[in-house]
Amino acid sequence: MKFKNQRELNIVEAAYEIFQINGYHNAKMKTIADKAGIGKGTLYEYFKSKKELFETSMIFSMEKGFEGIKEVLNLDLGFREKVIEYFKYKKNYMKNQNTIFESFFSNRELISDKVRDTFFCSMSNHYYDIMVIVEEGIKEGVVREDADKDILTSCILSISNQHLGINSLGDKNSEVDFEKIIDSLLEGFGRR
Amino acid sequence: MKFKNQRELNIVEAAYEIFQINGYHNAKMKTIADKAGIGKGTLYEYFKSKKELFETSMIFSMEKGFEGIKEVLNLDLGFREKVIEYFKYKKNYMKNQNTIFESFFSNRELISDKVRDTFFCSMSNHYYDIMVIVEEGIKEGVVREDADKDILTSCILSISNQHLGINSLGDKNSEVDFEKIIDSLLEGFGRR
Amino acid sequence: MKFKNQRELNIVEAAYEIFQINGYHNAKMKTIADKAGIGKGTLYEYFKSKKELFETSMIFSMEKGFEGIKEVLNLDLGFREKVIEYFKYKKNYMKNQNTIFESFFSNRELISDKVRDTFFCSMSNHYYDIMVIVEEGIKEGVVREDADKDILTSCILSISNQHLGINSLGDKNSEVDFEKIIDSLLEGFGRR
Amino acid sequence: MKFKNQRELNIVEAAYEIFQINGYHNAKMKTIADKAGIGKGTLYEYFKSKKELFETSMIFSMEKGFEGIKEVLNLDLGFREKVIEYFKYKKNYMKNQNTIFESFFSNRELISDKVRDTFFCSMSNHYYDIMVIVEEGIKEGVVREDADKDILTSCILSISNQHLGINSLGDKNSEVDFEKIIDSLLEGFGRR
DNA sequence: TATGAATGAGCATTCATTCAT
DNA sequence: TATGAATGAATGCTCATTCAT
Repeated sequence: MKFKNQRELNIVEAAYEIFQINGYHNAKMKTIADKAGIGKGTLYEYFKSKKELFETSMIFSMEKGFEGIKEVLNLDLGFREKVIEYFKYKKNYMKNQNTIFESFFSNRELISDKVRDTFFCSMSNHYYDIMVIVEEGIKEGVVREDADKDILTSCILSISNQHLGINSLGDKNSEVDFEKIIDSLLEGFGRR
Repeated sequence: MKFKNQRELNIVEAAYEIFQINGYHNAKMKTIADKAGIGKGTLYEYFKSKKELFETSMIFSMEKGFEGIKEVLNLDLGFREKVIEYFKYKKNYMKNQNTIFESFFSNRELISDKVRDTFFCSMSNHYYDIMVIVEEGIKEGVVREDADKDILTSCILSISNQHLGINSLGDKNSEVDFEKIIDSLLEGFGRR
Repeated sequence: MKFKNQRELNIVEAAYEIFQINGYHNAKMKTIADKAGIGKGTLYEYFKSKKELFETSMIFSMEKGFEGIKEVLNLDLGFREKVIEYFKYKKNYMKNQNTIFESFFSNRELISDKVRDTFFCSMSNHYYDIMVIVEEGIKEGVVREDADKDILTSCILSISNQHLGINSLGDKNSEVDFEKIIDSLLEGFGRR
Repeated sequence: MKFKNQRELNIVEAAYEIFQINGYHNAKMKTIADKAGIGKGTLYEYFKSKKELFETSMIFSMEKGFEGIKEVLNLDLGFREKVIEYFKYKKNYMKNQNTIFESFFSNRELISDKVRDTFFCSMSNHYYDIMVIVEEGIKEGVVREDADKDILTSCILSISNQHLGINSLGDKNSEVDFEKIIDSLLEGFGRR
């Protein structure tokens, strides 16, 4: 994501923060301007509408989120450890992202094609990132060669998302034993 | 959920539909009244505010959703088949529930304690419903006796929720091979 | 004032009480109906609108007020004592009448000719009632024969009204030495 | 009373006029905005609510009223003439002030502490202003030295207020012989 | 470029009144 | 006659957006 200048970045960061706290409809342009330390009118020099600013801050947030994930995925760790780190990252990152994401998805009319594309693109990359881990797991000899890579990837994604949105209403600080989860997945739940 | 009379039910159904389509903030009381075939003022004879109507329609929707699940869970099926049916139900049910649910969760200020309780209560029951399936699976001899029941339950829930919220943006009509998923979970992904 | 039946009287009394407490615009027909122990619709069997009910309760209240005054004026007392009693009555009566009276007068559009006439008629009678006291005072030899009866009457009225409306904002329980007032009026404030 | 700028003054004057004509509840923000020649939203840039605008226009009106009185009180006149001028001013000023004042006092819930204080402060000053005239009257030798100054002050106030509020319903254009009133007060109504 | 004063469309809510029972 | 469920006109207020400076 490219910004014309520092001020544009400031605005997006401010907007992101405000949208995250308040959701789309309860966030006021005035509040965002104040947070960014500029005048209300100036917002419109950079973004033609609240909607556009929202979209931009969404993309910004997504990219930031996925960047963090990239870092995790680049850690020099074995399959189990990497998946566990990934779970942890998702849990922590998403704790903060919920309001804005949900605001985003519960207001479909706010999503332009551009943002939708960016999102899908990111999500899709994300899916393949996980699959890379899975493949590393196979190479590493931890994951069976004939395991369905798509399904394992999808399971890891699903479980990592269990702290998102609706699923996330429960106690956000409850401990989850990620180790046991990944071990159970590897071992299987069925009788031999 | 009890309704004073048929009209109250009409209102809640209308509200539910409108909220589902538009989310909380874009739903107009006038639209709901029109949908219910009554005057705007009448809404306020039954619900003291938009917020309250929203909450009620949320509870209504949750109960309806969970009722459907109950039916699935009471089917006379083996473990695999029941889980598959459950996945299918969730996928179809949730396709329609997303907007309102997300509207709900992205507007925390709209959630009264009463509704939160109802929701948690339902969610919690739901968790145990799945666990009952898992236990049936154990009795049936399909699930290993020493498998971690909580984790399997949680995996089933997570995967069933993959069509919810943020996860659900992708192509909603894409086919998912639920059979393969449950088999993979049983068999495990790890090398023996 | 004549009432069709006991119920009509109940309604007017209830209305009077509610208007007195809340003023016209903050009084609700529902509240009045409740107070009267009847259904909201029934009010409209007796009065064709809120305005009409208000007017009627105004007339009722005025008549009640002037009746009390009549009683005072019929007491078997000398001039000084009667004026003092009159001051006291006005002070106490008006303490409770303000809201409704002001509501009345600050909403000229609410006053029909009928009510205005009733009021003027009462006020006018009232003026002459005071003048009767003044004349008694003259006969009694307490008031000078050549005193301007109109002016004395008017002074007594003005002073008795000092606890009304705008004048009444001050401490309503403050003691006023009515004796001294009437004596001062008799004696005059000017140097001989 | 200080105004941020000319526009604020315009608004208050417009509001004052509209409230005076219609009273609080029948005055519409749109009407006031139109009168002031501005948009409805602009009112809310200057006053956060109808109530606040009402209060401000009350204070404005009171101050204007009392300013006029000050002028009268500063005239270089003897006791009798000054009291007569004061009576005249009150009669004319109050002819226009009634609706808004009464609207004010018949809606106690509209009165904030700030306004109440302003009012009492003004009223209290006003009382002492009259008393100053009385004292001048004593010095001048027109009022007896041992006259009760409080009572005379209070009488002058009461009589000057006879054109306020409830008292004022009668024919506003009727002539009142203020000279005769003050002379009667000086001379006294009692038999020597 | 940056600003914030001005704007008005838009909406939740109230409540007097009606009318079918 | 008595009722109260139903109604919808009416209005205060919000806030994204504009535009003169």
